[in-house]
Amino acid sequence: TATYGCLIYLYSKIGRMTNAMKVSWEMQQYGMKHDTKSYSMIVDGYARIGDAESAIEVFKEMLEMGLRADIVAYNIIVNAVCKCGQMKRAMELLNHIIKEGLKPTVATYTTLIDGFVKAGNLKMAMDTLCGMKAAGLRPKAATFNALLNGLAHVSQMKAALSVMDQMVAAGITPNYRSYTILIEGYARIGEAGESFKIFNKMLNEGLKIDLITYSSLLKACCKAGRMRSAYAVLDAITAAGFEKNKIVYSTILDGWARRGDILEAQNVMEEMESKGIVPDIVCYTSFINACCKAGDMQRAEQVMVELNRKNIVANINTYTTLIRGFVRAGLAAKALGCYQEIKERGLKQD
RNA sequence: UGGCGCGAGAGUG
Repeated sequence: TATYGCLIYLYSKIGRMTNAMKVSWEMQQYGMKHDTKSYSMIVDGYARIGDAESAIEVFKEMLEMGLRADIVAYNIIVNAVCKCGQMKRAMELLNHIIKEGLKPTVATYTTLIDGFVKAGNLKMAMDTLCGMKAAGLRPKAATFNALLNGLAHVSQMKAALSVMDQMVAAGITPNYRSYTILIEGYARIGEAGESFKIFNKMLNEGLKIDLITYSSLLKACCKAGRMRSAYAVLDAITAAGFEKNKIVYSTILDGWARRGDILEAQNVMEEMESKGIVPDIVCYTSFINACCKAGDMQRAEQVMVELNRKNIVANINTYTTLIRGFVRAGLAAKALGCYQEIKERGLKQD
């Protein structure tokens, strides 16, 4: 069962649920039964691809087979429910877990805190942290990181720093993700200097630095229009042995786009394609933004044609970018045309 | 090492 479990684990982790279910079926053909762990992995796999209904279905099947859900299985379900923003349901699950005589773990509470953060309810996130302490559990770095992330995403860097102080006061050492969150937070408000300070601190303390840390630092440069520094970060990425991925290219593309530099943006597009990275709608929207900022609306329209040819679907952000461009260029009729297209295609904000 | 929780990309404001 453990051997099949490994396979199910691997497929579930990457969201290949068809394959995972095939292994599950085969395993049962050979007379082996699922246990709580193998079921949990499948439940988690469905949750990862956003299919909460299937996740819950498999969870129920597990109970029907006479297996008892343990705390990890419940945590997976709580996470699935949180990811859909159903926080009320998530809290009901917490009560249910306790009623079943199971003890929620740090992961349970961290999942809930992250859920509240993503739902934009920082107050409940804080309350949940208190609730967890009241239950006698010690928060871990991940717990505080969820909160830090919430504050960073609403640009409350003062509050984020104070949470980090609380964290240290509680005897929890911030990890490289904690710092990465702060780097990203300062990046979004254009304070590249602060981002670099934190990055240097990470270097001094010998903390792990991964591609996400670098790309957050890159974002800091690009949002602040410091493209020279941005290219220095790109060099550092390569020097550290990382391959630049689509997000890295997309970030640099955004940097040139907000400066209206079509030529440089095009260079980036060509470079990524030469590396076998296929630009997606986010990249193209940035490129269109570059055209808009440069006032070259003809070029922007050409890109839209190219999107069509490549079967890449423009989304609401793409159209909003275009509309802004047309309005700035004084082409009101074109802007209205885009607006019509949005309506016809039934596009809405996400 | 068979299962769970936290971090990076586009438009408007």
